[in-house]
Amino acid sequence: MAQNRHSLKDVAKRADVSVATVSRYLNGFLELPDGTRSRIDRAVADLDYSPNPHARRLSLGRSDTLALVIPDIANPFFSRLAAAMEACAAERGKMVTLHATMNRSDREIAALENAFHNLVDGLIFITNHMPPAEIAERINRFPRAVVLDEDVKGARTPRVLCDNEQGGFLAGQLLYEAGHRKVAYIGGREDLFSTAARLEGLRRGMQGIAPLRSYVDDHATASGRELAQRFLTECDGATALFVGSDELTVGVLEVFRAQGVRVPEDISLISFDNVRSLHLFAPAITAVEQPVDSMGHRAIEMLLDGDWDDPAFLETTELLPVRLIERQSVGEPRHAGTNA
Amino acid sequence: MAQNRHSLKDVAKRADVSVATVSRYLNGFLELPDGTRSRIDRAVADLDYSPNPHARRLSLGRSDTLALVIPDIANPFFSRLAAAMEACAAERGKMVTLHATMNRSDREIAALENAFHNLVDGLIFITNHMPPAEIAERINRFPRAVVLDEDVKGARTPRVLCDNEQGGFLAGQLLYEAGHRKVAYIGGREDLFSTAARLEGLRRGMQGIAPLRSYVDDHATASGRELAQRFLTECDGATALFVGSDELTVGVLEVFRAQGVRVPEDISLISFDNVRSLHLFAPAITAVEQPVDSMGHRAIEMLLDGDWDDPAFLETTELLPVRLIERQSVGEPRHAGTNA
DNA sequence: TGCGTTTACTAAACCGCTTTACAGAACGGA
DNA sequence: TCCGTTCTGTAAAGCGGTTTAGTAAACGCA
Repeated sequence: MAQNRHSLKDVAKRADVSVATVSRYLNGFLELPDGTRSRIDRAVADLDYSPNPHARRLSLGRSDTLALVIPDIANPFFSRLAAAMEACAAERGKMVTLHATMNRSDREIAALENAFHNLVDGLIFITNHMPPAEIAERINRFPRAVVLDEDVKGARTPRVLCDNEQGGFLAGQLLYEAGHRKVAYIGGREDLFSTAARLEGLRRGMQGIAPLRSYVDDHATASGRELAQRFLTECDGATALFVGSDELTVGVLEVFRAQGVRVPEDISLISFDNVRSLHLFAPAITAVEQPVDSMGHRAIEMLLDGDWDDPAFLETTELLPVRLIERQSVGEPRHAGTNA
Repeated sequence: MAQNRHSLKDVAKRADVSVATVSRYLNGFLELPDGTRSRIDRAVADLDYSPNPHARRLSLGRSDTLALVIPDIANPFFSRLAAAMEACAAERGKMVTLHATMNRSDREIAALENAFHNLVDGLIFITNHMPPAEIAERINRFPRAVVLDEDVKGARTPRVLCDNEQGGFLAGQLLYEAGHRKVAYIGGREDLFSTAARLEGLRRGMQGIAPLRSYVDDHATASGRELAQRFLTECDGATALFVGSDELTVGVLEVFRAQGVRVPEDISLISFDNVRSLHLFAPAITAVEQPVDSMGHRAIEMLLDGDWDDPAFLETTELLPVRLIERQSVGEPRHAGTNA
């Protein structure tokens, strides 16, 4: 029983002025004497008028909408990121549309196409894999875009990332101090900037000792299972594991549990993200925490408040600090004596 | 370097026909001889034309957009629901906008207001508390709306819910068979339909034995902590706990762990939702699983394919089946002998 | 009184697409 | 040859706002 909406013309007629007057007054571009003003106010109230957003957007050439292109909203890391961004955008009167890509290039392209044709005011792009060059080109067509969480080669946009190198460093340092000398990495593919940075940090934290081996794929739980399987069969020398995301950690722990591998007695483990309830896991999992909320907020703030006329702004990379959350999944290496 | 968009007029001029012809041809309402058709096709390709969505929506009076009003996207239950809905909507060419309310009535009203004024094609409304009558009225103003997960009193819309009664029943049955006779409930407020149904089911499963006591508040982790605290001080007779959501369970487990209460040795526990990685918790938590994905899908399908001219459709309630996932958090009651 | 300046508005173009109503040309049949 | 049909389009009126350019009336002031 809705849709008996009234238009500006109705308001104008009722207030006995022109539509131009009403429009300009309502948008604050016109001061009016009390009489006229109250007539308009009353007409608006009587008719329960609210401007038609389609007409408004057509006329104004903007949409008050931001597009979020994101791998998977069901993944807690991304869902928290999305929550932070939605909250920040809503505060500023912007709507947010969701486009899940499952990290597939074809869906990323479709989502970018869709968002672009919809004339959104801005784009937040998140990917988890190394996308083909076409994607960077499409991102660059947007008047405003911010790349979040993972760098995208060729995208001429500001970036908001966490300090992956520092995260790797903190993990490496903790493991080294606990006596570990042979560690392995399970994480996203090596061509990702985040993976490279984490591995570099890990090595720095380990006093220059490179990880024994890296097992990489995407950040899915299923990949975690698979990589853990390979780790267990191939890499028996390692005493500790640095895992690139909570999603992977879940898969790893499932396999460890199934195979009777104990954490930390047999293998020490550090996760990355700290977005799942790792504190309740058995054992509670030590993790590098990403500043998810501030990453989301900063991305939106840059999108809306950035100085988009300044070419240097497009080169900005904002690196947000990570934190190490120590729990019970790191212990001494199993054969401490034989490892050093 | 974008925004040099071309309009229908440009295409028409280039193909040497009128805009009407182009529009009707592109929308499939006009058959054209090969010559004209190929001229238009070529012009469209040359100019990389795509219709301005604002103009299209203004003219057509629809938005190809669905609004999701949802308590909190960061909560895994809702984020998985949102993911399912986005996927389903994207398949059908609909965009989805996100409106987080944090279960606050004022924000729910604001979100509904916003969505309504934005002329969305449909609304999915999810709440976690008993909203004031005004909210049902606002929902009813939408030409198409579906209420999801929790019934809303007074809303004349189809509903998609999980079978809460059955969930309660399965939990009660399991506890009863394990020997429990005194159980307590921690969950959402008692005025919620879901809570009422779960308690009823619980009682049926317990062969008619009513829960010793219910501790209710909202479904936040913090509430879980608080209610667990109260449970521990007040309710020493109970040997088992049925918890209304994974969020609450997390809070409860935090308190139990801090206080040295063991699960299931001291207290057996069953959660509801099974959206967190409960299988990795210590102990692995038995839970009633909600059919999150199908709930999301069905909600979107009903919104898009429902027979909205049929008044009976508005009375539809779709009840989706739940499943009990048995793990390690249910054992025999502590003083089995003294309890029966 | 006359002139410049506010004040208080308005007419009309425009944003870009859809759609109704209509028209000229070609064609077929009587 | 004339008339009724297709066939192939077009002109123009929306959709509902915003905005530029401009104007009539009132006001201030010399």
